[in-house]
Amino acid sequence: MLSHFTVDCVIYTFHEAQLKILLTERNEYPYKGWWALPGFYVEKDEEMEDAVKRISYENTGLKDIYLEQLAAFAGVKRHPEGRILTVAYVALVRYDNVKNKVKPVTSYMKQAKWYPINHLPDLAFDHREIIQLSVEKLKKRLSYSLAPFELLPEKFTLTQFQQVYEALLGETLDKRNFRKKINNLGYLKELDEFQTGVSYRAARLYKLDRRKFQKLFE
Amino acid sequence: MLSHFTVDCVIYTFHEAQLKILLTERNEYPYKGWWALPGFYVEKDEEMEDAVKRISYENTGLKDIYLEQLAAFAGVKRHPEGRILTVAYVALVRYDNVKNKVKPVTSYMKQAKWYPINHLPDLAFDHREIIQLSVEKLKKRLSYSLAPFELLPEKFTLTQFQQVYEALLGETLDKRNFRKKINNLGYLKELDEFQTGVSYRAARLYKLDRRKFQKLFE
DNA sequence: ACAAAAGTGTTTAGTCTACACCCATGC
DNA sequence: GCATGGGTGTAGACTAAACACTTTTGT
Repeated sequence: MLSHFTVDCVIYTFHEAQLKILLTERNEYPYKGWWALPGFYVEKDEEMEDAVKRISYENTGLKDIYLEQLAAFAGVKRHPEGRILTVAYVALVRYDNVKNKVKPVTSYMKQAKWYPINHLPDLAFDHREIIQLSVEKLKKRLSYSLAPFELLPEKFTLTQFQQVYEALLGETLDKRNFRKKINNLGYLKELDEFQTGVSYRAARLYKLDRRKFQKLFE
Repeated sequence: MLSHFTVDCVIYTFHEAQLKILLTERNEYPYKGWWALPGFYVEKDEEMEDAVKRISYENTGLKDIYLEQLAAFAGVKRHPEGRILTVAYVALVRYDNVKNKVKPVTSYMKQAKWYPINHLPDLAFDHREIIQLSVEKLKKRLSYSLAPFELLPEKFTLTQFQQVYEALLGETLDKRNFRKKINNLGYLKELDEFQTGVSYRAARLYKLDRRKFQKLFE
């Protein structure tokens, strides 16, 4: 008897100075009408990483996104039909790449919507707990992973970069100290381009210097 | 159709200045005669945390040990009979508590034995990969978790404490700097007791000051 | 001219690193 | 008395934190 299980995706993005998670409104028993993480059964011969890619693609229209396993959840009572184990994954996407693509893809869900991590609706199953754990893990990774860059557009301002940190840490940071620190890290490349369309002084744009980042972490 | 899956335990201890992992010699198809992590199927109505406790108890004779989920492994080809998902857990135990208790408990295993993490035999399934991941994770947790204290006896010398760090980090540390650092942390309580049975100057014993440790991490 | 956010340095306190010798004990 | 690990301090480099004003741009 082989394993029968699901995967669920916690898909993050950064928009309007907030971290947001993609939720879908279920259109099927159980928890019909409730909001839930995008997720589904893994096929018999499908690697679970592929299942996650498939599901996140169906929900965001994006391939090749940053994915990482979070944990398995297998509470005997987590599913009303009996124990169904789920493996949760975290995905990070850029809002620009995704903003007009999010839509319900199958009849299983009515709609998909981005919710700020501080204002989530009631959630199906144990999805609240899954999200909670994912936030904590992301927080820890912040300063020694590419996570911030997967959430931001390719070219970003230092203020945006700082906002990602602030949103996850849940506290405000000193602008000068923050800039000094990232300057020391040395893996941000200063561009000769500036923000457009703002009614105040346009900020310089930066991007990640991948080569320097790699070196720093061997 | 409910989930059918296993749990596997990476059980660490610290002995002879080395980190060791408990392995069992399998006495059943598949991988009969191979060394493997202790693990087994989770019962239909059994929480997986309970299954891990059961399996680690059967193999070490200890209850209430430090347990933490590592990750789920679900490669389609990881098991010769077809995909069986496993959830790996990490457990840390004190060698003193366990040294005479380890034995084969069921007919499924011929024997159990501690192997230093640097000298592991060939392993069944994807267990090498599981161990690899667990070492990396433990390394990261080292300095902000109770992990070192779960591996050491309740009363330990500073040299033993340092050896735990060295074994996991895979490098030697400067004695003076190490002692200065842990002094600053301030959660080691100096005892008025000393090592016995050594043929050189007896080292002072220390133990964890749990109250101070808690405070440090809120 | 005003509103909004960009950008920019210095001082002080704390932490990290490198480094070598004497001490106590058991045999 | 010798072998073995136990135990100790200091100087220099680096990192972290606190803190406020001027500049640029669009309306």
